[in-house]
Amino acid sequence: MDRLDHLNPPQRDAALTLKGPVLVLAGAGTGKTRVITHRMVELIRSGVPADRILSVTFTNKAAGEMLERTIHLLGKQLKPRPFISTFHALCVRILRQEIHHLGYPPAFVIYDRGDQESAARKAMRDIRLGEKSIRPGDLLSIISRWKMQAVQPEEASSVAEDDQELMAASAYRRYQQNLKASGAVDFDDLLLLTVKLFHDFPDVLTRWQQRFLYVQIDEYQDTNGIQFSLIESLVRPHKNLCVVGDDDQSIYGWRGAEVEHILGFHKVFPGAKVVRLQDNYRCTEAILKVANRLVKHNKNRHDKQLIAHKETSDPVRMRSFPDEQKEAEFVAADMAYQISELNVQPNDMAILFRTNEQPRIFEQELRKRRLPYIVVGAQSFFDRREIRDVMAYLKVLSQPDDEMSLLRIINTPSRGIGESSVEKLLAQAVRQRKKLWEVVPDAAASGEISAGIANSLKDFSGLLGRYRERLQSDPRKMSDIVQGLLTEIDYESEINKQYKEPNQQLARVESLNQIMDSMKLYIDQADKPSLAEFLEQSTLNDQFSQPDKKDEKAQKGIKLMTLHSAKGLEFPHVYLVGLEEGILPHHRSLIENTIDEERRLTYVGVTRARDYLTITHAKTRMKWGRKKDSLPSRFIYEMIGKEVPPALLAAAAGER
DNA sequence: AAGGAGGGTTTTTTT
DNA sequence: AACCCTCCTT
Repeated sequence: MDRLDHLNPPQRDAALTLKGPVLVLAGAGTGKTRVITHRMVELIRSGVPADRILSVTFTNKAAGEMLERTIHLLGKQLKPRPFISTFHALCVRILRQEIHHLGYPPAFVIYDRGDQESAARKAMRDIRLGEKSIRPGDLLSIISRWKMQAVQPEEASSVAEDDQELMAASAYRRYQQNLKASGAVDFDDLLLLTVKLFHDFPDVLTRWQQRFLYVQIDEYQDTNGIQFSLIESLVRPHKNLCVVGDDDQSIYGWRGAEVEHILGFHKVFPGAKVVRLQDNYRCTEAILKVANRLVKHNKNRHDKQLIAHKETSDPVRMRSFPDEQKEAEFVAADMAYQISELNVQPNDMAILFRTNEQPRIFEQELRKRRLPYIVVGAQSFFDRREIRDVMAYLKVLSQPDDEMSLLRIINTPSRGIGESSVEKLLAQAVRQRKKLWEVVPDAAASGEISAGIANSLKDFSGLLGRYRERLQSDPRKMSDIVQGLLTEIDYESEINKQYKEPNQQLARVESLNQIMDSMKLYIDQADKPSLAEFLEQSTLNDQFSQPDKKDEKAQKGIKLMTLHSAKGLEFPHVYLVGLEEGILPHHRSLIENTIDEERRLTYVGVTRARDYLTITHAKTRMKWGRKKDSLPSRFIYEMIGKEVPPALLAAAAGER
């Protein structure tokens, strides 16, 4: 039992309760993840084959770290390994093996956010109700909400509550058909289809129930309905389930996370053992005090008494600035000081913010001072046009049926296949219920498209076929082959045409190199590399944003991230910036009445700090090119224990 | 078919 | 300010 020595008694208790349902309700910084890790170690030591153990984490990064730590604690390499992954990666694993039951090809591609948007656009074509139509973004969030509630496309129109949802329902049906025809699934499908699979094919479910005899879930407070039902069905026979979470850190309500899952755990799993952890080993007393004072303002919560175990050091700093420029200058200057005078590692510092438009100005200031930084949060990278293009090429190579991606690249770089020709082919294909490629000969013969265009199409299809073949026969050379393809189509000229400035051109080519690097990295670490798996990892992992190079230099930098992506992390120095009404709490939360979740989000931010916390706000801020007044966040008042001025609340309410 | 100008719109948060 | 869409010119 020696290895359990550095767990406190409640942690040990939870980690040692191997049978039956266990709920670990714990505050921030109390070692929740550690409980799961030790529990796995105990299971393995007691003779449970490691591959019969499943642990679900919130990010792939967390999964990797947990696996590493488990191996470290066991002090030996593991022959079978425990299955540690996110819900999504778990579902991919199951679906690769089982999805044929649902009529999808095992080589399905996964659509990311951008792909989903194109798919939504396509699905909505000529769906309207009178004058009204839906924006793709709105459609996607409605579809996503339905999927989270396990609403199948056929049922959608019966649950639709207004005109917009009625339109969305028919778009949903079409959207889903399109995806299926393209051999594609979106993020939500990964969960939805797995649940459907388990529901419709009991023998498949039985097989997976037998595969995982012990299940752990981290960050349980952010589990949504469909994830819950997935886990519930997996553990139904044995109920060996240990979940760990903190209702005060529930920040994904907008994605269907329901605090009820954690608060009502004992109802679904009667006799569940409940363990509370309240010894905080992360934060200083000053930081914890601020956090506690803040979160006390939430009504619906388990009242927890978090006990600090660190000596008090510096008080929490609160700073106010005339505008966001000054705010960023201060943070950068302070960080430079910490690094040069106090010998703080850049790695140990983080800037946390609410929205993705905020980091830009901090990046500028950090760059001016030549401080190393890393912006965590993949979005922007995958949004770049050149990345989307290359990924579309890869997807089409991997899954020839993926017409969404095909349409993106069919004329990129331009090969004379214009919009109207594509339109004609598409219309023809829909009419005959065929693939786009299949109608080309007919369309050429009937003169619907010109001979020249038919020729271009033939060349293009030949090109894809050639590279597809090469990739299949020699996947280890994948990066060379893809590089060859990019050279052959002369994508670089496309970039140079697209962007006039040499700097831009260089940067764009550089991001292509990043893809190639990451592909090489993937090939090196994969047992049996395949393009499909590479695509899967890059959509699921966001590994481009943090190149996974084991050598430090890539990782050594100040971290810039949203509060949402900071979840589960900790830093000695935290700068929580932009604490202003309208940002944090975000003005959307005033409309949607989700202030409590904004407060929890702030709580998460505060409790990321181990030793030093700086909270800043600006009094004015540019918005849509115009300067606007900005009031200090109500949360600042709550944290320092002052009453929020009624005038501030009134102003914020009027603002929306 | 392709490129550019002008005008309208936009902003939460992410696996 | 940044992005997307539409329309206009070549």
